[in-house]
Amino acid sequence: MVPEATVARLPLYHRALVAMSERGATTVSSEELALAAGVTSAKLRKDLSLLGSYGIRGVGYEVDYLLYQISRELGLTQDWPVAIVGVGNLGRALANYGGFSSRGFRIVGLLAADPEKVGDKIGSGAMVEVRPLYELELLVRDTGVLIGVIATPAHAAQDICDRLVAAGVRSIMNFAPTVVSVAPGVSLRSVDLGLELQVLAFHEQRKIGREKVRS
Amino acid sequence: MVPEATVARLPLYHRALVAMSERGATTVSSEELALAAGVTSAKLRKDLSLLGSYGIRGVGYEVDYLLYQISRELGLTQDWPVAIVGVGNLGRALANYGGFSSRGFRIVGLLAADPEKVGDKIGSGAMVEVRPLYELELLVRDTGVLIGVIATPAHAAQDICDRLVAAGVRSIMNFAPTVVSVAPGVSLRSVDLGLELQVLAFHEQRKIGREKVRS
DNA sequence: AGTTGTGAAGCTATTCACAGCG
DNA sequence: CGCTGTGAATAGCTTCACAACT
Repeated sequence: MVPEATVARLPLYHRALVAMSERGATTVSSEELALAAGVTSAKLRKDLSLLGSYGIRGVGYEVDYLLYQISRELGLTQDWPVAIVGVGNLGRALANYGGFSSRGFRIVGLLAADPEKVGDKIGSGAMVEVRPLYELELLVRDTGVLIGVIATPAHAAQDICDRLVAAGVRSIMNFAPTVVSVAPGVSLRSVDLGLELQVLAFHEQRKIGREKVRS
Repeated sequence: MVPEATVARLPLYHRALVAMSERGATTVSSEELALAAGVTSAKLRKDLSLLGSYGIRGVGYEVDYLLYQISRELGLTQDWPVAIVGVGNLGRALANYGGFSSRGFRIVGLLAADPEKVGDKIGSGAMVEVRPLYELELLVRDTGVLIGVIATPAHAAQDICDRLVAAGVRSIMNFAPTVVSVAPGVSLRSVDLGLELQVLAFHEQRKIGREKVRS
């Protein structure tokens, strides 16, 4: 069983390895990869050792081989049909994010409550047409959506989440700035862009405080 | 010294308390607030006890008083001039995010490399005009930007970060899907929307694996 | 009576430092 | 010789459970 803290870092290693592979690198040491991923080399080696023994002592790791192993571990070698609910700027940002399709995430549906937005075509590469929100259940059933992304205003998030779960989706990514709750057995991850900024403000405030003391 | 894990949760409590205050609640127990914030009550009480003794035994916490204390701790009672670099969908999503101004974050500048976007007016409430990227240093100096937000494509992120730091910004929020590095003394937080989805895919894959075994 | 605040215990994650191996 | 893989040590975080207090 891979610990949660390690799982959260695997995408960092994956991203760094993709960049290295594209640059044509064949092998990489734990020191180099750790630097590129923004972690310490001891942590990286410990993490990788939990997946298996994929390195060569005295040499390092073979870039493409390690990349494949991490991709497989993360499940990026398979196809993930994704539906995005909410087509505001955030929903559009997600739909246009190039990093999805290359990692097996396939946007099979965009849903908007606002009739004005229905019919718009959005995407990088394969364009997807925005459909009305009431087709949510239909879409999930027809396309076998495995991951539902909530990019709606906060007040709509719980209702959308409930509808996604009722329709059979068991993995929910929430970008709405509110707590949503799900039944046991459903995975949920939340990111609130505003909360992250507040953590930063906390640290900046500390710095300012220290400077005032010093002067 | 407040531990990092606690700092990361304070914005959750803040968000829950704002909602409660708006709803007119006057007091709240650790149990209720924990539920609203999505944490356990023991964790909540431990976190709050690290800030000070703001509760009343046998009663709970006074909503507005606790909200003020957390706001002060996070630095949300002061004014934070923010510059957003990059006016794609993500930059726009951030500029339109209503949760900023109410928490002391004031967007004083939007910068775009693309001349087509310069002059656009964006925002919720006070509109901000998009300025050309070469005015970055000027903007930071004139408006005293304390937090720089990077919402550019990955390849531009490090350069923008370096320019922000050189101009005097010491807190950077990075939304570009790449590692950026900063000098010691500069705070950096990164959020990669794509990485979060990968963690979700990992867990969903585990579920699918278990089901196959069972059948 | 009821809820906070908090030591102590238990658990998880990180770092160290070096044996083991190519 | 150099770098990985990993036990052991350390640090940090969470949970427990109850004394302290209103």
